[in-house]
Amino acid sequence: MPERTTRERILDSALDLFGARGVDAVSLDEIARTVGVRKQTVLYWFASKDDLVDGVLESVAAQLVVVIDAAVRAAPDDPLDRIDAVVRAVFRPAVRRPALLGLVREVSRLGPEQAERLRVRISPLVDRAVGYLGDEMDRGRLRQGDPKIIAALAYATVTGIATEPEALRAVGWSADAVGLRRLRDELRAFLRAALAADDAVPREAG
Amino acid sequence: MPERTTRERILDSALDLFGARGVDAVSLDEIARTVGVRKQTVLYWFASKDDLVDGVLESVAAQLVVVIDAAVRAAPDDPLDRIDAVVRAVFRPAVRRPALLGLVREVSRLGPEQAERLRVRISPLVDRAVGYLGDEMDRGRLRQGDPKIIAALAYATVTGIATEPEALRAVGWSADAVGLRRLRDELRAFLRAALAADDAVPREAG
DNA sequence: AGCTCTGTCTACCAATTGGTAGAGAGACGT
DNA sequence: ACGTCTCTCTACCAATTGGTAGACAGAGCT
Repeated sequence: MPERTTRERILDSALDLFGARGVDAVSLDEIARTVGVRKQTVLYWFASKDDLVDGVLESVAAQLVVVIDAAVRAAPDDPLDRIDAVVRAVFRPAVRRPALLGLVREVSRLGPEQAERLRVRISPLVDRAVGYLGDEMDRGRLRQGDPKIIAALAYATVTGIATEPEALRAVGWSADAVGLRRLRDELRAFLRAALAADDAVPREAG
Repeated sequence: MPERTTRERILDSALDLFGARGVDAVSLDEIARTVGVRKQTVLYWFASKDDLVDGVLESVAAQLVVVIDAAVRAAPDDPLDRIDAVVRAVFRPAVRRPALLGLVREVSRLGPEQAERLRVRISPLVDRAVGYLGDEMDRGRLRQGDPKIIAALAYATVTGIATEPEALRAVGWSADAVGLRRLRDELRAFLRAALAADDAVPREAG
């Protein structure tokens, strides 16, 4: 492990704690404790709790942008395959670190100012996705619909399933390696079916 | 309008506040204030905050069971239509009162004991849904897959989109009457496509 | 009348919250 | 050796947290 700075370690712990239990439920003392430092050191690096939340949101946005950008760049031309690639890329870090998407969800209950700040950071990603969906719909390679809402629905599906372990436990799913692979495959099939063009029947008929 | 008891009013306010901002972020004082009573009156009806959370969860579960049960009972035979009916039934209260599903989501970050208690209350609903999906898959009227995971995915989609206004705002969606209808229609089309049998040619009959 | 039960209140309490003030230790250039 | 800058610390603080103890008013029963 290359020596991470105190600031980085604080952001890291705060991301996990905020994402898992919510911003209001986590105290600066607890964050400091998991970092191995005093609360005042946290307040040295981040002037207030709000400031820390801002920093964490910025860090999350940056991580998501990097991951998704790379996936999109390396993806094939077919829109369904491309969406597959993005989901695949997001799925791994999201499952290994549920707090990541959990924090994105948390934004809805933060103040509108902070929601706005995150929105600005990821809006290029969102705009590109919506534009892409619209283009492919026009080209007949995706099911027709409102690209904005469909983007939000796809997001809701992925984020929802990744951040609600209790929903999966409620149906008796287990989080072992086999379960994870099955979940990922079902999620991909679900999204493919939801987004595929009506007349483009995948395998047979036509 | 008929005089609701203090207990009911406390449950009501607590549901809205807990669902909107999270259990930890809402104090007993704040709940009492919105009810128009002192904190100690809240503690008279519910021995502790945990106790109140339990009560709210029980109330939420009961409301969901009633709504969904009625929708299922009145729904037609075709599985896609049936799922439509359930979504329709859940969508209205969920949008009018985001806290309802918001609280269900909140369960994931509560203790496992409380998650378990809610799980027990709604497990009949879940079991029935999973069994139904499995049967219809066997009958070839729904896309093949793991009924458990697909139930969870459909739940994640509906709950996710209903509880994350920020995601919709990020794509420029507006929550007026027109937007709501469009959202509901897109959600239904999305789920229909995601769940429809592969070879079932879309029969858009109105 | 008196007595009990129910529901709401005032008065506290210890613990925790986010945050301020400032001391002290080390590194570094002069 | 000196001052300065960076970083972490101890010592506090006012406000808020969930919760306890018990007073008080009304309704209903005897």
